[in-house]
Amino acid sequence: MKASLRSLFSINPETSFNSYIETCLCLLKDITSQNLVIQGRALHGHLIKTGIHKERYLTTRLLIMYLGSRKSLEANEIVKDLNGFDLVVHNCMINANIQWGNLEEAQRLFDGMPERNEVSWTALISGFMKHGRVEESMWYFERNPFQNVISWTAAICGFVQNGFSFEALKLFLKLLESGVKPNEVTFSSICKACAEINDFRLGLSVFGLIFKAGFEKHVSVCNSLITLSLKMGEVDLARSVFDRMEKRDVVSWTVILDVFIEMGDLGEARRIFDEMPERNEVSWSVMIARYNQSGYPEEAFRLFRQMTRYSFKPNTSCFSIVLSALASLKALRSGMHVHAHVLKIGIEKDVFISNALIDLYSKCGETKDGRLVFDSIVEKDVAHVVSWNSMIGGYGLNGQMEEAKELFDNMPKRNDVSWSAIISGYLEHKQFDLVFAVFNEMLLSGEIPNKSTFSSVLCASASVASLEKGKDLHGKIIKLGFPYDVFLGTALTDTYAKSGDIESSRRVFDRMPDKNEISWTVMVRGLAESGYAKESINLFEEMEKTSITPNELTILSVLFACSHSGLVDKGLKYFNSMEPIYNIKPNGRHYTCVVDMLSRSGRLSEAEDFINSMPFEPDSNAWASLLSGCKTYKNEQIAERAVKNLWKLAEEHPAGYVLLSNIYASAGRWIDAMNVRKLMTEKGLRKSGGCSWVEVRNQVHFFFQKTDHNPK
DNA sequence: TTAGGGTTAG
Repeated sequence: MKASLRSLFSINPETSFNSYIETCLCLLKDITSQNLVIQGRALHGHLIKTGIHKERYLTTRLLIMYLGSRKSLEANEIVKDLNGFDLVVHNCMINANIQWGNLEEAQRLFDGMPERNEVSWTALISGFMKHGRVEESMWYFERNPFQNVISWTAAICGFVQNGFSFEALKLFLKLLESGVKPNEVTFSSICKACAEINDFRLGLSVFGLIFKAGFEKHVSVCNSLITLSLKMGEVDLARSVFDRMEKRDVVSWTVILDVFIEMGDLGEARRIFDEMPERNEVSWSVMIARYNQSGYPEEAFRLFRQMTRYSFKPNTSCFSIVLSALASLKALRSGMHVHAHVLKIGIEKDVFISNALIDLYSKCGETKDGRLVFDSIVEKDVAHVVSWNSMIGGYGLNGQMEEAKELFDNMPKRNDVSWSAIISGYLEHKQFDLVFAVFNEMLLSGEIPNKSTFSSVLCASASVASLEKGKDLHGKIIKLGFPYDVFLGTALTDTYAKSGDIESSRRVFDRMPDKNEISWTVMVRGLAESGYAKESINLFEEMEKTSITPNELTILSVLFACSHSGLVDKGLKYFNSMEPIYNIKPNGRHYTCVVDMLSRSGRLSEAEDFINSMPFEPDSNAWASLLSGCKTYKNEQIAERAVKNLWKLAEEHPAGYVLLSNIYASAGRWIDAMNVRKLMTEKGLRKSGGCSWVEVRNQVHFFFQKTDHNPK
């Protein structure tokens, strides 16, 4: 329950002094935590009027409030009221200095104290931990004469927060040996340590310990147990802990959201979010983040606006999530709006915010602005490896590979993502030789590739149809122990299929325990394009029995398979059921595939009618397929009409001339072909250069047809 | 003294 200044006036200090003080203390605590110093001043004034401002607890709280918002004048006044620097004031000053990051000043105050209590010692132990200075913290911990639960817990959770979970657990064992009883806070921290270490058995023994010590009903312990269960992959256990809780708080409701997210039920998570008895800015942030991570950045942004309408104050994390959502949406204007707001409240220097901004500008094609943000943090020396990676990725997205490479070469520290970013940049721009070169360099540097690196390099191998590379990568993936991942499995299936080893492709596919629609599509397409049309159609029918729905590429592959196996009616059936059954609107490629199917089987007038009935302008491939059919089945009349349309299209899209000349050439109409070529030369058009490659000693060498312009 | 969000590569 929140007290308010107004409610304070309804209490008569004389008749209920204790509850009056209690309300004031509550209020001051609230005011301090929300940094509402104006309200605090008003309350202070009111207390002076009633004459009880010198009440010891109130004075201390007022001091903490003024120190917390760095109002030194007011703080000094309070100190005067307290008759100088007694033990409590010393402790307050130490804590304030720790909060401001003045650890040396805190230490100086501590050293000058005539007497110290457990609060003074714990302040330094937790203070050094908070600022990552673990060794100094432990120095005080070991010398602390008041070894109570709180100082033990401060050290334990300090270790966890600094990523030393193993040390935290070791200290916890020492605590048990010392005879001091752990409390609910200790157990919460220990749960977190177990979750970080990812040790299932250890997690279970902590469960046992908590029950044995009788802490299984504490809200914070249960909250931690839910998170621990989730991290151990025990979704049902997480849920049963939540269900059995007698009392739940806003943290319990927030963590349960992730239980449903883990179960893949975003809708249920949202329902719970909507009906939660209490929400705070963290609950909002979680829901917004999950929408963003599940591929719904638009809903994430909508929820964010709703949050601000309800007067919740988004914090730094929340802003970074929203900036990331806006980056995905390429919403430059809204992004700049948020940027302006972030500047206004002064959190633009936060690494997470800066990185999200770099990403936002890069994704919107504004690498210059991204670079401005990047340079501003590099200057201040707070650039994290993620900042570098974001900027490299941004350059990669926008085709500025020289800039990307320069940054990559000058990075103070690289991680696997840095390598992945530069590799995927080269992949994006089809510089496959560089993909392999950088990947080799990565291996030589000792950096271990991750799933993302492998999927990029596999994609490059598939593009150059290199079976050797595919096999080599497959071996490395098995060695590293992630062979059955959906992404990697799919990439491997594709690589083998494109390199002509359809048996291996099928083997990988069959061994994948989890498949998504892309995995199925890749296999259906691989079979179809390798000449196994019937197998491809069979696999598609098998896919239909699962809960996975085909996408437009899956259907395209099936149509291709039908076309190449003469199963025209089956193909037409699939085409006609695209919209009603699969809810996919056919695109130009689907239509062309049907035209090809009809033309191949000699149903030429049907094919022509089909082209004419298309809801949009047919492209030259459609006419070319028809023409090709006309050649096979010797239908001059339809052929003439097809050629006429091809000429028309070629005039509109000069690339069509190339196709036209090829069609004439393949039909043996050499004079016509030559005429088209002549026309192309007159118009200054050139056929784009062909490209070939060969693999020698693990190096792919590319050969380009000699042309005047530089081929890519 | 605690438990619940965040940025990058795919």
